[in-house]
Amino acid sequence: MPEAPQTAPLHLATIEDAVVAMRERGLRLSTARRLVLEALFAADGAVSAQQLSRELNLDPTSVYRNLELLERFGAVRHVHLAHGAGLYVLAGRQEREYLYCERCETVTAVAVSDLDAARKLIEEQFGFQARFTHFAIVGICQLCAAREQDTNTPAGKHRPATTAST
Amino acid sequence: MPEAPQTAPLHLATIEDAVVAMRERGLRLSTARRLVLEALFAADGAVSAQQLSRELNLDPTSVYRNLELLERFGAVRHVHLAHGAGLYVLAGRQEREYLYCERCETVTAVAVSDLDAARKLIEEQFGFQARFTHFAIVGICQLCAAREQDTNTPAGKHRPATTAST
DNA sequence: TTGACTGCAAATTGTTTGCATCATG
DNA sequence: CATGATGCAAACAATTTGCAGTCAA
Repeated sequence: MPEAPQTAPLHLATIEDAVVAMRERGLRLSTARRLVLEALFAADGAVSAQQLSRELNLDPTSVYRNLELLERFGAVRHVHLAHGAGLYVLAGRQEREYLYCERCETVTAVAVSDLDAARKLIEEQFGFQARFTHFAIVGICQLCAAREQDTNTPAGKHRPATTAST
Repeated sequence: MPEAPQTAPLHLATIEDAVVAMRERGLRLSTARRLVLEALFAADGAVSAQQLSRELNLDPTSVYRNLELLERFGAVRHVHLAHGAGLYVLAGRQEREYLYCERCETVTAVAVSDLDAARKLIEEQFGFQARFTHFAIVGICQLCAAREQDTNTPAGKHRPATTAST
């Protein structure tokens, strides 16, 4: 994943849109490409290239190449929640940013606009426009924080719940 | 780098401190270990295991093992600025968080306390305690933002300046 | 029919593990 | 002189590249 310097998001609502977008650039909507896109449309949350490769029975190479191409013109983005593989999501409408709890590994997806206040603050302080779409915000969730208050609640994870719901 | 669920930082000010810290845990301060620590003390900024391995002429394995051990009891942390290798820094006094510009790749290290306002806001909104020490905050720096305002300033990087100065 | 796209093999980068040997406390 | 720490080789995961064959516009 070569650093993808943020392209304007291109919202593909349907496969049709994709066909058009492809044609416009002299590209094809091959079977593999279509499968990847359909899987992304269907996915509830962000998925790794390997997952797609397995589920769709495609060579990882092909999946990576398609994701990269789609990402290049802004139809797809990828996030890193923690260590391990990058996860891919469709871009466009309803972009998400992620809060990752380093204790229980829970991922909370929040609307980009929900972080605008924090973003604005950072911009005022540093003149820096933060984007939390590439790296998740790592930290400690409410439940784990509470758990750590209690001196009497020992180690062990509270049920590591939700995974990023797009 | 197994996800390192944030240990309380242990501030080692000198090699002496390290000797003590090691002894306390029945560990040794071997030559390799001492070299890694000295390099971290000397480093102006965050460094990768590979860099250390090369500069100190140590096997990468040994460097990784030492960094991991030091990280395990909070004397060292690692950050991911973008893609690529993790970068290691001494923990303790003067912890930093990083702003990474995805346009010009400039890294700005800021005091952890400088992000407390943003952190507080996020905590109020989501009950989530953010820590920007593991993943950098990715976004667009002031200069690049300005450049992109100008429709007349075309592609090309303004000088990709500073690297994380601890 | 032609060039975009595929799968396969192989390379790359960052990191970890196993193991016999070495050296520090 | 015991065992923690080393280097080396090899495995590992995630990803990329090269290449010859394949298929969609």
